[in-house]
Amino acid sequence: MSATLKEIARRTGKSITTVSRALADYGDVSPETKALVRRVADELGYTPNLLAQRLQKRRSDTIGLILPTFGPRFSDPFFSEFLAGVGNTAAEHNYDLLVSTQEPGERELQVYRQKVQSRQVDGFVIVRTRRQDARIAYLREAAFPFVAFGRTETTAAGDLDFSFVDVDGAQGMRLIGEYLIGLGHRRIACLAPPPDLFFAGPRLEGLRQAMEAHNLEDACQVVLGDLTQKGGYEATLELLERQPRPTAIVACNDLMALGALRAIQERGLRVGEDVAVTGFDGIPMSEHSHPPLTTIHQPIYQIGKMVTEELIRLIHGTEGAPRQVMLEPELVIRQSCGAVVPD
Amino acid sequence: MSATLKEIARRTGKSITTVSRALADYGDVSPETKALVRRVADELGYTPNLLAQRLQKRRSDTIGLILPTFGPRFSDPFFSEFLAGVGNTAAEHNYDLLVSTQEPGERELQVYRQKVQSRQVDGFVIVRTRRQDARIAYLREAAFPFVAFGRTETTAAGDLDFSFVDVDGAQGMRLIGEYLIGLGHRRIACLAPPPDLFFAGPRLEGLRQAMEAHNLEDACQVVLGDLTQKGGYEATLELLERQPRPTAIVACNDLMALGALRAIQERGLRVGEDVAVTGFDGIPMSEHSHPPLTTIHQPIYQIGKMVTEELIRLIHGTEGAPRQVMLEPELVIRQSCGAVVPD
DNA sequence: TTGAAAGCGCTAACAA
DNA sequence: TTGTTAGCGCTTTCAA
Repeated sequence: MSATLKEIARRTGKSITTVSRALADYGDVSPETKALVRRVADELGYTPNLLAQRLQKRRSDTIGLILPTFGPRFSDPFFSEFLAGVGNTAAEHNYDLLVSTQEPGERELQVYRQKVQSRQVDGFVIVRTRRQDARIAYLREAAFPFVAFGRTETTAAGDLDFSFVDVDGAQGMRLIGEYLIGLGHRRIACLAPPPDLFFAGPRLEGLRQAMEAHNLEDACQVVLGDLTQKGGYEATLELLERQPRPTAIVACNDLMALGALRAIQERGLRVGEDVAVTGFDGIPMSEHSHPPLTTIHQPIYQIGKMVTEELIRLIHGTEGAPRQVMLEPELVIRQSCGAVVPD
Repeated sequence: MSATLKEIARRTGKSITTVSRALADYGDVSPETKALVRRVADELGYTPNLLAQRLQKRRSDTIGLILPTFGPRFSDPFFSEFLAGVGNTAAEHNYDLLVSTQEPGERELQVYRQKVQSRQVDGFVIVRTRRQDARIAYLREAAFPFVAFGRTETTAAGDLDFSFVDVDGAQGMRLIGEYLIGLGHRRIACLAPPPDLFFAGPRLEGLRQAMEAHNLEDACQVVLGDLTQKGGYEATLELLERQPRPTAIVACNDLMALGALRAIQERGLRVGEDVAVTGFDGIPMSEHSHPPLTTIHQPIYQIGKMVTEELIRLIHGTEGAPRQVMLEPELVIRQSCGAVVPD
């Protein structure tokens, strides 16, 4: 389809080598030759064969992103925005983005291993880190470049010796807790994430700390959810049965919070008056739910960007310590805890 | 990192060719040699270098998917599920999925052209087709494999001579229209998509037909939206000002319908009683909004799967006409048009 | 300033 | 049954 160096060489009467160097703008090619080669290349609509270039350079110029799905299907507004951040940044740096989806489990690690060994990608972006994360353990051991969105648990010194970007979940939940307690809430329930996910720890802990600071440590009821609206909906229905009923429901992500809104409204209760609800993430939907959701905003697109830039830095072999970025969470107050909207 | 054929050849005392054929399980290699080669390959943890394989085969074994974004950011639950369908199917067939994001416009076509010419991908999945779609025009002209989710407008014979999967939008909107009219609605407003998108045509037309069939052709008010919740919210606020107010709002996608729900509720009106709302897509969120949304369900994950399977068929050069699949839309009745829920 | 030659790691036609 | 040779399209010594 597209021409090759060989063809250009034939037409210009130059050697393949000279053509290659002319196009790469080497200093040791005469201006006339360069001009000639470029003209012919343009005429033929020459585009280098990336497969060949990559084989030669032994770099794939590709970043891998394996999305952990639950079940074969997968729908998470959170990741589409993250994906855009990663994708756009990769493109800016002339990297491709290889995306695949894979449920956590046995096969997951095989996929990573296969991509590493076959040199399909130069580095990985890891999302949804777990307390003990086999993906990270493997990549560290293989000394393969990666950057995580999120951390892992520290069980030994050096455990956390890798680049990551994370939002301070403990601090975020402290903000939420303080806010609710300040509004007068005492019976606060929490919709918690699957406990193997790393962020479950700090988020629950942050809420606990806020409550403890007000001597409410026993007042917190934790119910597990699966991070989906359905999960949040079902868990909330259950919570609403309890006597006494919690006055506030703190969801560990927005999707579950949206499910909670629906459960509360279906039971004929008013969100923000009978029961307050908070989320975590700040997905676009949180702004447009009814009522709009008080939540902790994470700059997902930006995080995708930061993670990718750091990964490219690592791939380029820049020496130096891993970079660890902890972002300050931002409390966004909307109407789901009552129409108390600050100026 | 991983060993090469050369290394295995050295260790087994065989030639590179023999090793290659042993691993590929050719019939003309002795069982002993095969066993030996495999053992050594396993010991070394051999994984073929895909870059080299691909250069040799002149195939990238990669499918391209370029997501059209509005603005640099991008959040659409619709695409994440589609992505999963494409990604899982590609993986089943040992294809990689190359994803990038690109706003429609000048540069978009460059990106396609570049990926085609540099042989980065073997084929494209096209989403969000437009009435006149430059991407499709280009790929057809270049005779490069692609499959579209959605169609384009026919202006000349043969225009539509490519493989696609689509949901019959006109039929879907007819179902919506008939349903609402059957409920007694007469003043029906429509939140329309940007008119350059192909699906805008059939969907508006379907609604118009339904209304015309009941002599309501002048009663339909169309307001443009940008397919986001925000767009649906703002357009609905405007509609609610009108006198007389529409009694039903038909959104051309779920996201806008969700925005409409919020606008209606903010104005103190009741969804389903004062104003009915319908969506289109059947995203997971539609089931968990308050109230749950009556909508047309599109099997997004399945569509991603079908599109990808057809693309792989095309890439493998199977002769035969393009395959065009038109899926029947399915009306899903929930509570957003009143609590009339069928058994 | 240019070109011949080697090689990235693999597959395949052909000969032995 | 095996190995030699050639080549995918490119980059990069090295020698001229």
